[in-house]
Amino acid sequence: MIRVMVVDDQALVRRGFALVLDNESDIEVVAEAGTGIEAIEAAREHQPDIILMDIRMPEMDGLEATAQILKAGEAAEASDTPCRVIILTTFDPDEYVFRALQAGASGFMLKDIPPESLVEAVRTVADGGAMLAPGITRRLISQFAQKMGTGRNLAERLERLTTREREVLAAIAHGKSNVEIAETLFIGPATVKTHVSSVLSKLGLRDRAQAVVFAYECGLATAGGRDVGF
Amino acid sequence: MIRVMVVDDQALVRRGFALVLDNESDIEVVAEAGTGIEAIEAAREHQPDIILMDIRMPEMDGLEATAQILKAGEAAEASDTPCRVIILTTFDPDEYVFRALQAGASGFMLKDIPPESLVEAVRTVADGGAMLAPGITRRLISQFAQKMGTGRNLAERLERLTTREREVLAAIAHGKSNVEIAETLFIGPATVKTHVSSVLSKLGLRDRAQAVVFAYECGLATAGGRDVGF
DNA sequence: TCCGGCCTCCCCCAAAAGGGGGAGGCCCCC
DNA sequence: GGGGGCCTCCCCCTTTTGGGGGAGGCCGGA
Repeated sequence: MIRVMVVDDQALVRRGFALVLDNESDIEVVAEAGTGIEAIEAAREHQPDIILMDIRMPEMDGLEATAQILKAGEAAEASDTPCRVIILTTFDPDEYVFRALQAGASGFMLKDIPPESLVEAVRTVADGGAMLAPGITRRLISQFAQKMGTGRNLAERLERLTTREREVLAAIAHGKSNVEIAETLFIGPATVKTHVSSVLSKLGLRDRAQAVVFAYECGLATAGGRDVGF
Repeated sequence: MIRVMVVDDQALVRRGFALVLDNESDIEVVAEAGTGIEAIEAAREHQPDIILMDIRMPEMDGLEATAQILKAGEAAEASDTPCRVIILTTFDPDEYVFRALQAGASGFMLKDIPPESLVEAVRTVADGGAMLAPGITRRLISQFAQKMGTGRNLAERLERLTTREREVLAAIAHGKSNVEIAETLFIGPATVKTHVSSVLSKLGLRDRAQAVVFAYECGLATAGGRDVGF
């Protein structure tokens, strides 16, 4: 049995969703809430498996509530609460979807979907999957492909470098100085300078800062992996 | 009427999919192919709206075929061929999904889905949306959130900078030299040096190369947007 | 065998970058 | 009115960087 909580500031909408879901034999609506604050409270109390969350609400919006609920959930560390959130909103998601996914939402659907789709989304997410509105999936894909895909022509330029030069470029992209690169590669600083020079000239770059840009743009370095502790 | 082409090296599988789809009143299977080469040929000839594409095939795999078909489609520039591809595979998608999305696929499903889901996916994609297997959507989301989310603690460090300093940092992240920054910001080179110095000291960085790394890691600069023409 | 690419290191030199300090003007807040 | 923060620019200095050579050793292909 999938335990669901419905969060929406409009009681009518809330009841509508609840009725649709309760009509399914494997789904049970165990709680409702009308604000983000109430949602946090109710989530703690009823421990639902799935939360259907509206965004626009008084007191605290659904994104903030989502972030707090999921943070509390993982803090509890209990395996009994892999509570997952599906954002359900009326509005154009463009400005929200990013924050929602960052907050940890497992779904993002528009309220204009047919009831069966809502039920399907609940089951899918309860099953460990994720479900986005088709248009959102498309945008996510295109952003993903773009972000990872730029490397095409640039990666070709990369191939003009020798192995050693690529290693040096990677080190540069870590923010290392020539001396540090020399130490990590077990070669002399003069050698590093030679490699750096050929990297720059082969790639048509002017200085190591541009080399760092290049490394990120072509995918040799990727944001998200680095400890910027230096 | 949605015109579909089914590509799979196993004739039996192909026929199965075709029967399921042809059973729907709004879907028509107009072509089949058993290899990537055949698929490219058949796509040109029959101009389907949707292609269901297997990955593992002799002669040319489905990913390569997808890339070529979509490239040909956009080269044709004709608005009559917004041909979209749904990848349908048996195997663990982990190693393929990335290439598939880069190739331009609008969907990525596993063959173990129920027939209704296949039909739904075809309709969704034909309608301009995208559909991924739930697990894949989840992974895509987590990668997305991770990539964009690193900025949290680093973005706080960013807030210690003044407006001007952030502008300078952004310019550094474009690979500009101090003189170039001075020109784009309409200030003197000496002033730029001052700003650069305070940026570095405030962020605990050593040189502009590390500043570029920081900018990418905290999201001030993002891969994919830059022309690395310098 | 010899040539060419690669890796290693050296020299010198000019330019850029980074650090330190000082200074004037501006604006906002106490 | 007097700080204090910010933006602007100046000075001098050291370090790093990048460019231009040259050179020896290694290895694989012509």
